[in-house]
Amino acid sequence: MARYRVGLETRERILEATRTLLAEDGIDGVTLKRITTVAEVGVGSFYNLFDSKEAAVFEVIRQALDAVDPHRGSSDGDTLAELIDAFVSFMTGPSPIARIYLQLAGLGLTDAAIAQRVLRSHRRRVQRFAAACQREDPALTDEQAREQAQTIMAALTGLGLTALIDPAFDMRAHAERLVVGGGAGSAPSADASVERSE
Amino acid sequence: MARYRVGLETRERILEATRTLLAEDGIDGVTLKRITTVAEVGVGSFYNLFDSKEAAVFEVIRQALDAVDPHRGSSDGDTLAELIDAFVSFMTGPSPIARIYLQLAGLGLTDAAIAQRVLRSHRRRVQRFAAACQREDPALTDEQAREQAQTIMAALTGLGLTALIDPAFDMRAHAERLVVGGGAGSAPSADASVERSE
DNA sequence: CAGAACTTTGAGCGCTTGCTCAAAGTTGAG
DNA sequence: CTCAACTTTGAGCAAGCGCTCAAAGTTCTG
Repeated sequence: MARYRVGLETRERILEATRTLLAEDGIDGVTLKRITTVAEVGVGSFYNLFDSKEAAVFEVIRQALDAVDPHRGSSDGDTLAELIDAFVSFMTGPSPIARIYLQLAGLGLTDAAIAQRVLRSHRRRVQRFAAACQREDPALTDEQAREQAQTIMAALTGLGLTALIDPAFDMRAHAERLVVGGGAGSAPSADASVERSE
Repeated sequence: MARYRVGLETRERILEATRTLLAEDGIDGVTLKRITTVAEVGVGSFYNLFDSKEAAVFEVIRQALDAVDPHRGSSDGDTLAELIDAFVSFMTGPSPIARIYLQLAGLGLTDAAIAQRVLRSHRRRVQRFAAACQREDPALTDEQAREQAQTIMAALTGLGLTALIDPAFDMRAHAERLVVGGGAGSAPSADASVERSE
């Protein structure tokens, strides 16, 4: 839609503005007026570059979902610890994308289309985590690894949500505790819940 | 505001309609028009009973937050397992309230007022979990118990979110795995992540 | 049964929303 | 330099929003 240099730049300014507003004020806070004001662009220009407001928002969201799973395919040899560390960094880092991602998950609770997008991204990540689990313990069946990964991912998502709502929450510390005991060891021995060191 | 019997009944119908719409379509889906249509009430009647649309929504939300922590004060002797079981039941049960609660948490990411309400409720629950942790292991310091409870709560929230988005997700099974290994044993022994049975 | 207190009603107000469109301006290949 | 292709612009539209208000109806006390 944009073919001249200026057009591409304007497009970027609009996406940047949309991204900022999405992270700051949530999806409800994103209005055409605000986008065009922040991007310093006329309403008409916006519609020259995007089919609708939704199109711009979805473009930002698509980028956000991709960002959760950055180098897919390339570095497949990550350890579980590295994957978790990367996820924690993503959640607690300065980028506004994590906020968008989590809010999106919340909206997925009542919007099937959004749920589908979020789930696709989520499952892709679960698969990478499962692979890492199996790399650390080759004895695990595919199913076991997948379930383990699911638990870790879900829990990490919850930790991220808590961390972004409560600034005092130290996500990294909690994530470490989570995995040392729970994620890796799916031991069905009930004793584990009684015996504890320290 | 409502003092006659009919008025109180109307008020209940409105809250019920608001609750349903909130759970089905999320906060964005709740419009005055829809509330009054579903409740079979004129717009004017609504404003005779509530100061604003927001007031009705907040009333439902307040009830939702209370529902997460049902019998506070009364039965303080719950075991950790019981508390977790209750939370899982709340999340996976038929009530629409869990959906509202989680969506609210998502919206708390960009709305300070909502965040405050959610956090207050969350912390109250963490406190009960911490007490249960300490009951099971009196050796734990207050701080240790609180951190352990925080991890469990955050993880459970994440599991609940995943379960509500993905119907195929078995929250109870994952919650059990989570706690057997991770929640109770904050063992810093790295070995735990290597040793696993089955 | 009188009548004050409470409830119900929906047309319509003011405002915001996403979006259109015709006219004017800018870009860059030939 | 030419000129078609692309970009910019904001007034204004239709639709939807939360909400008001005066008139009519209902409830329940004394």
